[in-house]
Amino acid sequence: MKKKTFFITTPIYYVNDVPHIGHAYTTIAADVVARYKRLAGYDVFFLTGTDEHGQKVQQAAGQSGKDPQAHVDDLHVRFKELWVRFNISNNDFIRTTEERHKKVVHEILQKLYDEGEIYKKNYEGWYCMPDERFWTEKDLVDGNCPECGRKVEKINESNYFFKMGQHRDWLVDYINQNENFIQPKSRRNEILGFLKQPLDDLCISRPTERLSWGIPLPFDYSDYVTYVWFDALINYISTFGTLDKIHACDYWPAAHHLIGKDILTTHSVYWATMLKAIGLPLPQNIFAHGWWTVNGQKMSKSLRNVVEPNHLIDQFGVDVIRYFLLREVPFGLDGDFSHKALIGRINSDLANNLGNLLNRTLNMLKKYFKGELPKPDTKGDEDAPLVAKSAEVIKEVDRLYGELAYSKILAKIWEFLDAGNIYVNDTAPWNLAKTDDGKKRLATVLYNASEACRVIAILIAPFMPETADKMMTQLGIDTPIEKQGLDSIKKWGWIKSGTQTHQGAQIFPRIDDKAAAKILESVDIGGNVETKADQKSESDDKGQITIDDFMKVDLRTAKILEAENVKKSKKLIKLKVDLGTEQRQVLAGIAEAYEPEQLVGRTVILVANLKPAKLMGLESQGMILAGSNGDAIILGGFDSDLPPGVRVK
RNA sequence: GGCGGUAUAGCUCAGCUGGUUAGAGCGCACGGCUCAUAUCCGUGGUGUCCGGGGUUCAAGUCCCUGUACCGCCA
Repeated sequence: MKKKTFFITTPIYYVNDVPHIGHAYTTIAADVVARYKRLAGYDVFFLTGTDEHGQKVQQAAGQSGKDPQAHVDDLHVRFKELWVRFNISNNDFIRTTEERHKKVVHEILQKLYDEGEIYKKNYEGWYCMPDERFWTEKDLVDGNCPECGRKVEKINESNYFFKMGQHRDWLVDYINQNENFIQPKSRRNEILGFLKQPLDDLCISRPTERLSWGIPLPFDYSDYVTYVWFDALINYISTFGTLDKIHACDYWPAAHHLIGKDILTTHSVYWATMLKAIGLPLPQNIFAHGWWTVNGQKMSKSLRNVVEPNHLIDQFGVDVIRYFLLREVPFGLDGDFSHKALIGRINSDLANNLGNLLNRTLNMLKKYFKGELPKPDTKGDEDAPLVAKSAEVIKEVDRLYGELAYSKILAKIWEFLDAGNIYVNDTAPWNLAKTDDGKKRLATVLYNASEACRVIAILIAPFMPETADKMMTQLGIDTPIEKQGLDSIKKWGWIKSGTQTHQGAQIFPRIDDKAAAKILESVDIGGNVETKADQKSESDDKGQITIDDFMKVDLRTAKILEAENVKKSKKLIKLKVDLGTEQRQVLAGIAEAYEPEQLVGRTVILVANLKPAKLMGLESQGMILAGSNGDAIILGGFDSDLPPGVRVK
């Protein structure tokens, strides 16, 4: 009999991005389900990869004087290597610059063109180069890109369009009829809201003169390349080869596309209509998960709070991070990453509950049976509830996987863990060991405790594969976990008496207060926010602040690159400043005291970690320090020149 | 500006179609055990369930309204 198939994907990540905790989150989430389904006997296909075309790649390559292909060949490895470190079990890693992908994109474009689903028309609009997006006149804010605030160019050109608009009605019906197509529900509602307006056709080409780093259109080869999204989305099927092969393969439609909430529209509207036009079924589920903040703040380079996955692995270990990300926050909601919360999880969930149950069990086996797993003997009242709890948890966990409710799955597994600890507590093996009758009962108790540990190891294996293996080793089980399979825990008593167990190192040592304090000290500004906030300063009531309070404010030198008055505003000047590592747009209320021309070239002090705010429709990413005396406003500065990006204290 | 969401213990949240003394985890306090990583087990408190009005025999749960925050669209 043919196995049931299961296809799950992550987005293909933009190759220019530096991999961060968000990328890791999606990928680990997909990996956990993939591993679970394999354990459950499915034929799983798990796909991830990199998106390698587009303007930004072309530019970045140009800046480093490299050929774009060489550039992406170098960069994509950062993702590939990180996934190896995270024990990601993907079956394929697709790159949009690979021939096999381009071939399918061509096949699809040609098919749609031949069928009249793609047409050419003249188009006039405002184009934001960096964002690679067109805007209409009314979209613009102060004549600039509404998304990034940068200049747009008026462009009049011919382009190819995919007839997306005609698909609106059935798509709305489809979403209404398939409750689980888009999850979570709140996101589904947003898409339905979005689809209440007319749906435009989708511009799927870019003239080669403006952008050459893309897949040429098969029917207009020299003049146009394919719009990056149209190219990228096809990765989900190009992994299987030609259209014929895709139709014939058992994996499509995908069970889940896991994505970040920022790319929901492209998946649920662009991709869905593309598939319809191609004649392929839609994925069963598109799940948009939330974002991670760090200590309550958005991750950003300037805050120096970008959580670097490699560093976290070095510091805490792969499984700890895998566990934390999926346990801490319900999938679909935004979450907050902090070292404090992480340490809390390590100590309470992993060290105290999980590690300790295994350790106390093995230790007693060693002490009372020389490490050899005894044959169960006398039964007792405590046994049945433990076995029943195991069955309940296994069943519930399976149901929750269907909802991708990772944090609930882990909470459920931990219920069984608690049951294990309670079982040991109630049976009190250390007392049983004192009498001959007790020893008979003791055999049963330790047998059951060991089987409980094995059940737990299997259940956590998708989340913490290395830990599960370590547990098996300590339990003296050679059979690989995949071979034991999910079925092996559906009936109690798989583990064999006579097995020689090996108590080894603690799988999760506690991080004691001293070590925790050290870790929290070592994290940057972001980290300090949390630790110091907890220590109420004694001088609060005098209106004074501590040095730590002050250090929360990230003051930086910034060099003004451009300055111009904001239309319709008497006070505001729009500045473009250089922070050394990046450029920011900042609005300053100094127009009454300074002319824009006076400002360019000056070095000023910027509050770099101020939450961005919109003023007169423009985003201000920071605040310039200045003093005022009546009408006079004087900018703060320095005696002599400092380079941009220097911390001011 | 339009649409939608959220506001519940110190913290993070659960409370389905309205129905006995409002729950979980973490933290905190106390007690028990001692196999174990000062771990585990048990007990416990506090909640104007955002404010105001209404429907109902009965509302955290439904309706209206106000406030705050968030999301999507414009």
